[in-house]
Amino acid sequence: MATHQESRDRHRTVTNAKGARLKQDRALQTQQSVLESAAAVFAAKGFPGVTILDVAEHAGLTKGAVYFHFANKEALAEAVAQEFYRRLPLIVEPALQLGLPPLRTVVEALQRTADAFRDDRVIQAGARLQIERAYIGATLPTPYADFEALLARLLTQADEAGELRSGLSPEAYARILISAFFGAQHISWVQSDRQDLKERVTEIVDAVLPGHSPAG
Amino acid sequence: MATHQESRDRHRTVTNAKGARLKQDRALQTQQSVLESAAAVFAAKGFPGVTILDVAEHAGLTKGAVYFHFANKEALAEAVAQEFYRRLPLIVEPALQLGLPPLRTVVEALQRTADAFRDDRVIQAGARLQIERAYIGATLPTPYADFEALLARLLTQADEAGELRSGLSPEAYARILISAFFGAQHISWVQSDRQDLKERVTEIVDAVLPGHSPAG
Amino acid sequence: MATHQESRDRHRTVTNAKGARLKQDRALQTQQSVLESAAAVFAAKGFPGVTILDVAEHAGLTKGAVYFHFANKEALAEAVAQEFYRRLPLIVEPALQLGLPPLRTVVEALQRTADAFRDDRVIQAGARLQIERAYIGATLPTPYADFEALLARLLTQADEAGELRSGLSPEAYARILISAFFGAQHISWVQSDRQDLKERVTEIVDAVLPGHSPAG
Amino acid sequence: MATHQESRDRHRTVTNAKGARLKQDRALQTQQSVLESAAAVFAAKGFPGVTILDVAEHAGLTKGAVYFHFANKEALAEAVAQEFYRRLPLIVEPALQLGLPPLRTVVEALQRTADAFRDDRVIQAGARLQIERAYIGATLPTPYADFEALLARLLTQADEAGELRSGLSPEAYARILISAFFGAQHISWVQSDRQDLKERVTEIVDAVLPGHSPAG
DNA sequence: ACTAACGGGACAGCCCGTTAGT
DNA sequence: ACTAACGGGCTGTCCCGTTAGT
Repeated sequence: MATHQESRDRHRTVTNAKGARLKQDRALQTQQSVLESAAAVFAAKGFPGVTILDVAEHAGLTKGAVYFHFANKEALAEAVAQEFYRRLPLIVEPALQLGLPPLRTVVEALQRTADAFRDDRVIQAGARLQIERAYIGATLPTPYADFEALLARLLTQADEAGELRSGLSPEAYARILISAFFGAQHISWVQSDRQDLKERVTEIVDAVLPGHSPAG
Repeated sequence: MATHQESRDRHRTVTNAKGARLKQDRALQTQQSVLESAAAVFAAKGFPGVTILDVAEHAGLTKGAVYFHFANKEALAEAVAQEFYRRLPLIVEPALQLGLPPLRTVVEALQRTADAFRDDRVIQAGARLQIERAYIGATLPTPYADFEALLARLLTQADEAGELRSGLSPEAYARILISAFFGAQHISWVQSDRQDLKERVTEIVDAVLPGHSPAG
Repeated sequence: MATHQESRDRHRTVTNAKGARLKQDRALQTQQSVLESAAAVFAAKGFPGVTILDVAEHAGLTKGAVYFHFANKEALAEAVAQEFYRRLPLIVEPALQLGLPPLRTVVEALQRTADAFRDDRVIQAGARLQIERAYIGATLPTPYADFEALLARLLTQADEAGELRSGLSPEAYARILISAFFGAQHISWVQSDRQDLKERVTEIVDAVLPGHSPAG
Repeated sequence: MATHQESRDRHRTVTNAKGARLKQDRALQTQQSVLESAAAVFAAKGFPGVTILDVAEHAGLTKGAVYFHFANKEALAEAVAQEFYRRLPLIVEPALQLGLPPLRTVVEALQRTADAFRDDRVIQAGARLQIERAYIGATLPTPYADFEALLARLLTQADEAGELRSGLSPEAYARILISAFFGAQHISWVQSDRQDLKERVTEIVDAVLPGHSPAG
């Protein structure tokens, strides 16, 4: 439920199912409410398991109202996925401002992301929709591409600072971390509803990025 | 498509939808064909996306025939998942016989598994059904638990042989490898239909298990 | 087709498949039309023989529309049965107002009921669904309990007025009349589509309630 | 379960599904067993509710075996109904031999029939199939016609002996008794699994045929 | 902007009856 | 005479998306 930047949302362009700009403030709130509801039910039941009625009831509306704001189920999923990809960097950003050495920054970013996966419904929904992309006709972004690029950048800095063991490229490390994070997130979800995700992520960085902390 | 031990299959008890033993040889082949077809379509379209008619047509049969062999869609998925979990150790087993040092054995096992994920429809289907377990009423085994246990055993040997960096337990290494493998497998699937999975796995073991090869 | 009190129907609470109040006038008519159609096809083909498509087509709608108004086939049958039990007393009531002696009132009530069984589709459907109760999951009211109670009350009055032969209780007479009516109705249905039901009922009251008329 | 004349069954012509005479003794027994099983399940679940598999399993056979003996479900129902109509007079016959006065004979016949309805699966099945005749394509005999004729004959004798109140013809009395018996049988089935049928029948004859007993 | 009502189409599961096989 | 296996077809239910109505 973390909503780091709702104030900023007011300034985004918001359109309804037919692409018309929403004028009324009530509509904006309704649309946001539908999106949050969609995230909640997508996270809980997955794209194929969710009906429009589920979304509507979760939002306290009727199906028709949902269809006024989103053209169809697919569009709803797209909107949630976009919100997911919009939030990811916002979760990481603060970690970049801490002035830590590059490797520690990577660790910090991953751990904050782990927290978000545990707590934020939109993030959870996005992760699930990401997996279920095949059921969503629309073209979702390449999974975690931006996040991987961000890690690659940080790791390149770390490499130049000599913090990285040689033998593998920074890009390879980024790929590995993304894979491991994604896998850990999924398995942790199934086994403990992501309660142990942070520890799993810590294990991963300890193994993949030795020397990232004084204790390493 | 790997069929390492079909000769052995003859001796397994094979039952139809009602639990009755199959007695005609043709039926054994039909059931196997249905199962392979189910694996193929589950791998391609996922559990919610698959129709019983899909399975039947892929096998060149009618729905009635499919329902003779499997009680319902769920039972089909369960059978495929079971076959998945049956095959996994069979893929790894040969790697254990090579007489390699423990760490190299782990690498070998993961790489053979990567090949199987790339080539074997049943493995692919199993991986997908594993993800979609929520849509399948029946209770599937805990994901990759056996595989993780196997890795943990090998890694314990490696640890005792001093091949493992200290700081993390063998169990932690097993968890990490499973997570990374699972994640890599998924991302590789989306991005390259698993064509680059082997390289990704190689990257992973290079990063997580340094010193496993003369080159490492 | 007797619709003695449609004006009163307007004031009953009418809900759709999900229990929501119907708010549009068109919907009220549609639902009534579906119910009448259901009665017609249930009367003609019986619960197991009726398809939802039968009902829909008879009402000039699609299955989707039917399912908006009734949750499932069972709910349709229940609604028809309820309407049946609602109409029965309304058929009898006028006979009670005629100021006839008790025994004659009983006769009058049974004869009017016989007419209704011959003419009213809902009554016919109700009678059939009553028989087929085992196929309907829902619990229908005990067959003809209210009607039997009503007869018992009238017959008690007759007894007190000395109109009843002694030897049997009023309740027993009520049971007998109900049984005989029900049986006559069924046999008459099979043999003459209930065209001779009234005469059969007249025979019955002549035999069971002698002295109910000047001619008796 | 009363099987008054199984010894006699051996001499009836018995044919299989294709009309061929059954030669083997085992087959005769199997066919009889199938018929009894059909009666049991028809009595319990009704024609539309019964599947051929139900019959087969109740008889400890496979569907194929049932289809060897009976062409289809309809033929099974017909055979059970025929057995029903064959048994009815056999239940009554002994009552005719008692040398009672006509009216007492009628009462005796009805009470023995009531016992049979309570105890004999084939009778119960026949009664139910009779009601469900519309679902059975084949033409069943007019319901209870023979039984009604038998009663009419006895009642004519009673009339000639002056045992019958005037005002109604013996045929009318027969119709009434059949209706009342049939109705009582059905209601008693629903309400008490026919445990109180005999008492209901006694009530009926007390009311319809006064003077049939010293006590009347 | 939102609700109520309706159309349309798909799919799982079931079961009848037949055929291949013994 | 009987079993195992298979073909074929139907129907209840669900749900998506649209339209009528407010």
